[in-house]
Amino acid sequence: MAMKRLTRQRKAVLDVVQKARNHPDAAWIYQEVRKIVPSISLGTVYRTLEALVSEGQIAVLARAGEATRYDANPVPHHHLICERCGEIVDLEVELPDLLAPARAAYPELTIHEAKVEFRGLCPACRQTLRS
Amino acid sequence: MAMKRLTRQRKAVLDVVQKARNHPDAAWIYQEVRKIVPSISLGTVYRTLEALVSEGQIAVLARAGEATRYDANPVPHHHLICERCGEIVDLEVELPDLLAPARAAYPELTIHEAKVEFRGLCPACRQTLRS
DNA sequence: TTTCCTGCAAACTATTTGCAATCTA
DNA sequence: TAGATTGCAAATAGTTTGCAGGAAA
Repeated sequence: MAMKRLTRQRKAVLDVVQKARNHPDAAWIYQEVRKIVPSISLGTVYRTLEALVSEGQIAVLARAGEATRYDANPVPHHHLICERCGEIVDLEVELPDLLAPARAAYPELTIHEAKVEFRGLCPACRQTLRS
Repeated sequence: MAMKRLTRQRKAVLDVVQKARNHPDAAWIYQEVRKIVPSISLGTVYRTLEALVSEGQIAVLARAGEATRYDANPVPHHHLICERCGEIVDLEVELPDLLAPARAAYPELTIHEAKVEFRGLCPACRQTLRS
């Protein structure tokens, strides 16, 4: 898929994803984009998302048994997944270097990047469980 | 799902997953288990895997656009995902502590564990690209 | 105009579920 | 025997795709 033309559909999908704060899935994006381009189809949403991903403009997130989610921030960063509600929280924290120790332990691998997935509770769920 | 009885099916599924070296998906497990219990259905494989996961005997791995994979090792550990062939390699390396810095930066979160997902090339693909 | 893109609907893949029959404890 | 578990088949959910018409360059 080339997807080089800047159509209304494409503009709207990118816009919705970039403004979303919640790592949305295709169904949510579709619903939102229809407020801008009511005639858009779900197929076009999928095609556009795929194009944006392969261009490196957005990133994908996978969770077993759930729909694929999209992340407006294509720069590698860390996440916390809430064990209670499934929400994905971005973590902007600076962490110790992981590449050096991993490369030292596994010289037979080529390692390009490291992303950390934390498990725990988001602020809302933590509050709920505490009360 | 209770799944308290030790049936032939259940024994075979657990056995296959534990002996697998390759983080297999349900279809692969189904195919292997049929060599032991030919009459087993794919539905039973899914039900059994779900039970094993919720009992903490095995773990799940998700990749966008791919079938869910199962990991015989339920103890949190790190993975490298090969960018070329998609293979998932276990990394047994000891890494610097990630929980402390993350907790310090995000006191509003409860953080239970951290798993690292490395991206790069598995030994085989590295070799291929090099030649 | 030319080629890419879109909407629609059908097709697919992975996974789940209802139910009657069958086993385990 | 009682109740959990199975096989089967149908049902879902998410995603992809072929095609003819429509729109961007």
